[in-house]
Amino acid sequence: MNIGEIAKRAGVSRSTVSYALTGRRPVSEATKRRIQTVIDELGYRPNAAARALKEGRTRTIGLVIPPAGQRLTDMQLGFVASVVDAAARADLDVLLSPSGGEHDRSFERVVTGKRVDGVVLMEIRLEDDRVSRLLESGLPFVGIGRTRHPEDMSWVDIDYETLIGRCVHHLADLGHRHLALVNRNAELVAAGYGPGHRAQAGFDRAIAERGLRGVHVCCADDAQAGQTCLRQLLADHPELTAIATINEAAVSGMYRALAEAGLAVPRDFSIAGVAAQHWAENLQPPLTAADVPADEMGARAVELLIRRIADPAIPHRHLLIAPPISLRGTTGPVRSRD
Amino acid sequence: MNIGEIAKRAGVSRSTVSYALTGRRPVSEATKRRIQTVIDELGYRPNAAARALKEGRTRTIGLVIPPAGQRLTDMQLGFVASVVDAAARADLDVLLSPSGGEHDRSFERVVTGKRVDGVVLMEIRLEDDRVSRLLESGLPFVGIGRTRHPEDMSWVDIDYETLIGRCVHHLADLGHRHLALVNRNAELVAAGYGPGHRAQAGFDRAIAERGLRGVHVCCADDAQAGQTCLRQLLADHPELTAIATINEAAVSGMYRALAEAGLAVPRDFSIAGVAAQHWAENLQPPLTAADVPADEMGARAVELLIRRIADPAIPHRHLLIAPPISLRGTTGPVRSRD
DNA sequence: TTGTAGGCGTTATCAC
DNA sequence: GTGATAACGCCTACAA
Repeated sequence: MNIGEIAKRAGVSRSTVSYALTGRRPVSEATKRRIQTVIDELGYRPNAAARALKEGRTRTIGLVIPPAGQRLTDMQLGFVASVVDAAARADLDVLLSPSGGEHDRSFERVVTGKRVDGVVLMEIRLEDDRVSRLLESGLPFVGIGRTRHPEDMSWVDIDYETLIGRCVHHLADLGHRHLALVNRNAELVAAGYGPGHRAQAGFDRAIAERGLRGVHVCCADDAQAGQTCLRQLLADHPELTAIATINEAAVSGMYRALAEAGLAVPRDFSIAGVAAQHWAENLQPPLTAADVPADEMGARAVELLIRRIADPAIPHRHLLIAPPISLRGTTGPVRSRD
Repeated sequence: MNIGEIAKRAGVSRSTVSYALTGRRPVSEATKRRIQTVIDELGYRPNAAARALKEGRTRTIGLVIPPAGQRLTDMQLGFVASVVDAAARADLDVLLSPSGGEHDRSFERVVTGKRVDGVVLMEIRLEDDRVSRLLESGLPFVGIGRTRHPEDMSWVDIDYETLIGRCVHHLADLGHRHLALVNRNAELVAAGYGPGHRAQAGFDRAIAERGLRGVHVCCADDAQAGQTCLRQLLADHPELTAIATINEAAVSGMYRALAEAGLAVPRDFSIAGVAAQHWAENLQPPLTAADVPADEMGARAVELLIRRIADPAIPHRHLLIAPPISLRGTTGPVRSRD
């Protein structure tokens, strides 16, 4: 079923059908109605490929996510959901590309095959090949996250440095002197994962500013690892009284390790972090954390991207988000242990 | 950058470039090399829209997921990941469509705009408009899940009826006489969500077969709700000693309610269910459950879809999966309480 | 082994 | 207010 067939049956030309649909030129009410009747009858829809070919745009955006093998954190899932949602509201389709490995055909197709009008890129590293590829391709894109030198791209990001700094200050205010930062998994951090490095920087700076003692440690992104990790940490550093973390998936394991060690939260030990709101609230006990507004970030990223697609020449926009810390009761005044 | 430009610079005709790329006709080594050089130089890639228009296929599949607003369970996320992964392995792109509401433009676009060669449909209801739409559209599709009368579609599904039946028998074997089924959220079940109804049927049948007493209850899909729900359940039915569930997201809350009531698992109370393996393992304590092989199911669905796209006339295939129950220690012999 | 030409379904330019 | 027609970029008979 194509536009020619509709035109024939409605007794008009193809262009008239086209204009009746797009409204880009006046068409008389009578013919418009006649055309619509035929369309409804035959269930005609414009062919997306033909339209894309002619118009030079696909009404589709690409969403580049971490490879499917490694499972998404709740926060990442939140980004995906909100991007898809925001795109749907703007009548844009979303093409998913799991990418990150080297030999990445999916990513190449998306970037290079004119399959999408623009790209939202997740899980950006400090040095990121995909960013370079996108920059040289000229395809509009927006990062959820940013590289080390992010001036020449548009992005939305969480200010992990500031937020972890705030966590440290908050804990310091409560009298804690020996803190640990529990980071994301070691491979990610070693690969230059921005949030990992920035959280570390924020931690170190705040620790120095307040004259505290701090250690950092990487931890795989699941509860099991959180348990093992904190067990080890408590053994190695019995003087610890508080933790700051960006590893939401590991927190419930940390709780278990603390319970195991006979430490009550927040009476004997405090935890604060950065996490998706939904996740922080659903932990037991609910985690005192800076609630990352994943919904808003995804929507903003899509918004920025749409503008950029409309006019690739506009200056880049940067949105650094530092939500306030929601106190939920996992932090309290220090209490000496013996 | 189009094929004509490449042809011009390589000093050959467009068709030669095309044939050099597709290999559908012999091209001399020399010209092939010359063409490749130009291509590498200019970074040429065939325009996907033009190719789709000419070939009548898009090399893209649609993945219809529950609307983004409601958050995905771990199991659903597993399906998405495995579908995307399997598609990428077959060099297929995935177009995501959040759908389920009525006024669903995204779904309509996918089904009707020739944007995809086929569709994987998730979260199918017993009566499902989307299935009817797809059937009448003639677009190849495969369900992860199935309708009430699923003979005329291809699908991969979990045999909730059998699995929950097995859970009940397992619990009965351990001496439990009073069981409850904790289902997914009430709206979903009321809307005819297949797994919910089939789990209930399996529960009722097994209960009857073993001459037990059983109640069922719906519960929203989060830990908080699980806690409230079980608290209520224990109050209303103090004689309960075990639970079977398909609501993985609520289990950790159920644990909390049990602890609250001074009931130890599995000493005083048993729980068994159906859940994503990753989720069951990460609960504390790890849940005795039929481990849903989400990876395999997504891969199978894509496999079926690819075959169906290649030849829409082949008979439908149905894959009903009933993984064994992994004993992880949340079920034990009944112990009378007083 | 290579070139020429037509058409996939749309939109847009030109003419009436 | 409407119709014919030329692109968009690719693939593939058909010719040479």
